[in-house]
Amino acid sequence: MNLKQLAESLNLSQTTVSRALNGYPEVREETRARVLAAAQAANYQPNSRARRLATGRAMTIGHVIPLTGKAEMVNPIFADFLAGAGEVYAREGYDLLLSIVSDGEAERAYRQMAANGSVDGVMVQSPQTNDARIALLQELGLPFLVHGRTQEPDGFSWLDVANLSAFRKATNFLLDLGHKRIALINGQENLDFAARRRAGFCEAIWARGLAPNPDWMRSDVMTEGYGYSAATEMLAGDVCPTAFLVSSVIPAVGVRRAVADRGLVLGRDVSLITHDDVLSYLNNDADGPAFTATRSSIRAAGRRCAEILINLINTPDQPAIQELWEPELTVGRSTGPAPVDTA
Amino acid sequence: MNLKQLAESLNLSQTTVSRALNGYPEVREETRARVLAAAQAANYQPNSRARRLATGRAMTIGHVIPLTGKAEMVNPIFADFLAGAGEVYAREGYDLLLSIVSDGEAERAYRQMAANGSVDGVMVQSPQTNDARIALLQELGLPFLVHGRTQEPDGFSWLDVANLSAFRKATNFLLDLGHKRIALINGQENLDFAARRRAGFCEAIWARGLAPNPDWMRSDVMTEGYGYSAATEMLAGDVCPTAFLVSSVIPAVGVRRAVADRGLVLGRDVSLITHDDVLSYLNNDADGPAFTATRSSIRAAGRRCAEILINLINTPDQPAIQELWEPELTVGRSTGPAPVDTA
DNA sequence: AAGCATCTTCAAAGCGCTTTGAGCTTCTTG
DNA sequence: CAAGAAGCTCAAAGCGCTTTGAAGATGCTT
Repeated sequence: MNLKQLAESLNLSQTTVSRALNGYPEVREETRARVLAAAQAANYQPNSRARRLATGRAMTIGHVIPLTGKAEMVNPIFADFLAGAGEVYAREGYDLLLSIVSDGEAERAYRQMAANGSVDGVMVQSPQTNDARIALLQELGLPFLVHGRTQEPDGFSWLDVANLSAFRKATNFLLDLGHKRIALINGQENLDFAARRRAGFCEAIWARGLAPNPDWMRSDVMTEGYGYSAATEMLAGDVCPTAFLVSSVIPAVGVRRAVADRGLVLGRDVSLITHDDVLSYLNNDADGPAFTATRSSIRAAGRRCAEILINLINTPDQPAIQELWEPELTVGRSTGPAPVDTA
Repeated sequence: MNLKQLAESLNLSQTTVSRALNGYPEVREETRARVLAAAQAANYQPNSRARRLATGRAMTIGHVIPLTGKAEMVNPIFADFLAGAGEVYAREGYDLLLSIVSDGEAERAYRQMAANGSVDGVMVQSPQTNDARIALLQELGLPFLVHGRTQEPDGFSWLDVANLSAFRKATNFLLDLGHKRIALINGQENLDFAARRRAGFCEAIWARGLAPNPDWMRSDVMTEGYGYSAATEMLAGDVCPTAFLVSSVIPAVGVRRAVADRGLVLGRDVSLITHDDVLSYLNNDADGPAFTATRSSIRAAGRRCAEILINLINTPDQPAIQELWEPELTVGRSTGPAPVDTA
């Protein structure tokens, strides 16, 4: 059933039927009701391909996910973000085009999207400190929103979590508990959030006249195994950390395993604070927050990012929208006073 | 730059340019070269909206992800599957339309996709024992491929892992090690794969003249916390399991935590076999396989599923394609002989 | 009753591509 | 050398929708 047939069956023109369906005012209410009823009965849905051609809008938002050998971005964190954004897209009538590309193909993917008009805008995730995608998208004139920031976060729209202050707060929390030997298990340093978190961590330590130990600062793809091996190595030293600050619940699980393997007890022998993205599949609340954590729901961020991006698409030429979310520090069972120094 | 302009700049008709670009034979090679060069120079990309309308093909494959409150399917397992499928889609020129819907809206989403022609086919994941989506998609006439099976897996195409035999094998492996008290930490029972795994587990136990203990058979959404609490409860009993068979690495991590919490050692006091989907983010191989596992890469499955679905789209009216993958049992450090019975 | 708004409705022109059917060349072949 | 085949190229007709510009009804005013 297409518009033409529907119009014929109603003895109306396509124009009128189209207008009735799309809520235009110049249609008598009685006619509109008749049209709506017939459309309903025939289960008529406008052909989206035709509609997109006619309107010039793709009603689609692109997410380009580069798959590098190591830092595969299709990870649980990413999935939760998608879920949040997808919710809003569905509500607003947008489709979500997921483009999974091998590393180095991302630029081509964006150029293609811009040239063939398959999307109205794109969402950029996990920006690097200095991310080439931003200049590219500006050049292409494709509306975009960055989840995260870059070192020079001016002139484009983004939504980010206050990584620096969150990690400064968390570090201070540990310092206040008497910890002096604190390790940082961070994400990859080329990613902006990791750089900011490290900055917050170092700032807090320096502010107490201490110095961070370079051996206890790691950065890598945030897997469980990474957390495990990093913590295992550190805990094997003569002098070892009494507290860990970890960038995600996933490596935090690994750190917890390493601690347990060594026969130590979390919250007593070793403290741990993690950043908690409130992942649906690795939740931290089974029975009261297990980990002390700086929390900020990545899913909520996905929802909000989608809203902003759609706004950007609908209203071009507006000033950049920038939103900074302050995570809260929730105290769980993974932190406690520093053990008496035996080193 | 559109086709018309490109054709004008070459003093050729749109027809010829279109044919040259799309590799039709009735174009002189010299002309084709000229067209290709000009298209390249102008960075011409055919407008995908127009092309889709003209060809009647969406060049898009839909994945509908229902978000139930509890069993959110946007999980790490799902993400890896997507990554595999996305790889193939990109290679074959297909877009991936991800539709995230709240529970109960899935049917509407499929109906809409079928009616508005936004996809050429859909991928169905995590089928239930008796999944309504299959009849629906057959009714809608939308090509689809199921990753997994149903109880009555005839008349439609699917790719599945041999869940029953894998879990029978794993159970036998434990029984051969002398374990008699084996727990099953399974996924939700309404999902077909969980039912089959349980069948394999029970079969193996009955075959030795034993009986599975209902208290030690759990099924739920496969989170880390679920694995942890299920194992914790079981290990708190007077008589408790000496071995666990777990349906995914995610709850297996939780079981491992519960075991450690109790001061027990995996592979010595308690054995554990998990099904390992070879998730990129929870890999089991950091330093030799940590868990003994039945393994089958979900990412490879995603790739293959995409290939089959595209084949189905390109060649309708062919008999159903069904593929069964046999997982391998890899022995890790999480299994060992049953401890001497003290109960 | 003519004149003028105000509603309604419509025919037709796109949107940018693919594809059909035909025409024009050039090459073979008897 | 005429006639048919083969090779190129083209104009035009869709694909199914939205939107423009115009026209037909209707109702109100004077």
